[in-house]
Amino acid sequence: MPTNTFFNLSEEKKNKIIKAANKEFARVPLEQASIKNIVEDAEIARGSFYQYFEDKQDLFEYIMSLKIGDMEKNLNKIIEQENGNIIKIFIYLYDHLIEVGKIRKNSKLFRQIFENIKTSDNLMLIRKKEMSKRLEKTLQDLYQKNKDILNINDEEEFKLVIEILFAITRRRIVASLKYKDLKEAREDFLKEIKFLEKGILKQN
Amino acid sequence: MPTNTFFNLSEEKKNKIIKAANKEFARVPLEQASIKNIVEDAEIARGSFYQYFEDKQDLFEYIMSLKIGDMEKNLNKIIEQENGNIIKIFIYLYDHLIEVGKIRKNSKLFRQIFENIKTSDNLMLIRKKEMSKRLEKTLQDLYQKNKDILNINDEEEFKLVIEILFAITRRRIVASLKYKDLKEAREDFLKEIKFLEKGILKQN
DNA sequence: TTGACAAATGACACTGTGTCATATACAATA
DNA sequence: TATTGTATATGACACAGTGTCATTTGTCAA
Repeated sequence: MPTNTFFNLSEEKKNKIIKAANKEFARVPLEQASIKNIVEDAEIARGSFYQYFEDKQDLFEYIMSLKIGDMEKNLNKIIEQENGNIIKIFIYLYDHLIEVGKIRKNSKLFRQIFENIKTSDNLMLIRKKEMSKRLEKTLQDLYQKNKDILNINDEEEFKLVIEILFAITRRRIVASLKYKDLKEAREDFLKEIKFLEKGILKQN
Repeated sequence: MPTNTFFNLSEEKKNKIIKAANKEFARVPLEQASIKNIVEDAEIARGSFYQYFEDKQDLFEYIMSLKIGDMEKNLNKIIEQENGNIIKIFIYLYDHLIEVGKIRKNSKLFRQIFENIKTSDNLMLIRKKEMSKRLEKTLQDLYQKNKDILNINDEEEFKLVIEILFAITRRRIVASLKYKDLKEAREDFLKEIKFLEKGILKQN
């Protein structure tokens, strides 16, 4: 977490730092991002950086928390729009992020992050401790709305389903960046979702 | 690729370098691995390292190619053992890797690699260009053996199924490292596989 | 005006990378 | 054996980046 010193800064100065950080984290994966570039771009002294943040990781996590804040706001809108149907939600998410990835200013940051999520990062997304109360509530609501259409026995199994959906969607979003034809990319994504919906085994 | 200079080295010297590299890559993720540690451990001069390899990445890819060579050998054994049934193969793989992860000398290397596979690394596994002829052949054989039990129309769809299976298995292997109870970890893995087999939607 | 506390600064020590001029080893040839 | 050419080995060096710290600057209340 950034220090109080950072939070006490003028909005203008804070924004300048955030903007510089966004730019640098969009340029290269976290490990290659350089504090030097950030402080030069934000026009602060190197020492000041360490007054505000513990290190690069600390700043990165702060930037992420801002993005996640943005996303949570959107999420509720999307849930409502799709009547809580978890599969439709993930398809919407795919379409939305591909769109965002193409159009919005921060598309490169989004791309860096998605491409560089590691297997071990990806795990604990739905583990209790780190989840906000609000998100937990959202999850319970979603469970209620989906338990009758899904082949699941309890909320734990629902979490597993979401994790699979998330893994597939994330992979496919990154994959789509390599496809020449976005339509083809989307069709492959939908095929994978179909497999998960209907099962890969032939019914006898 | 390593230079000829490297390949011309005595087996003893090569092995010393490979061993040192294994040790360092097992210690930390690639980005943090230090050439300094490797050359000190292998007792070669820093300059020599750059005589043999272009950089850290080059050495890493070489080490990986050795491991993958080992794995390919095993793979055919496993395929035979499970009569080519793709789902059983992945379950065997899970069990096998968890075992290996626990017992074998190189378990830490294995763990580092699995935990740090990035979304973008994970993609092109089944893309044609990079695949050896032998692996391509294996894939075709597998398709023949599975097309009647799976809900798929062509080899392309079969690849998608394998990619999903691989994504789930890999995630679950890494996840299992965080579980206290390995049995519980395995059950969650099997549940996810069941979802994929039977589909997550209730049948009407 | 002064003192005390918060914030800013950049020089510095440290760690690590990749390069290069030079030294050494080795083998082929006269 | 001496000579010459080629492959290999070496570590000092230039460069780049991190995190620290003693010092300076700014601010505000008494």
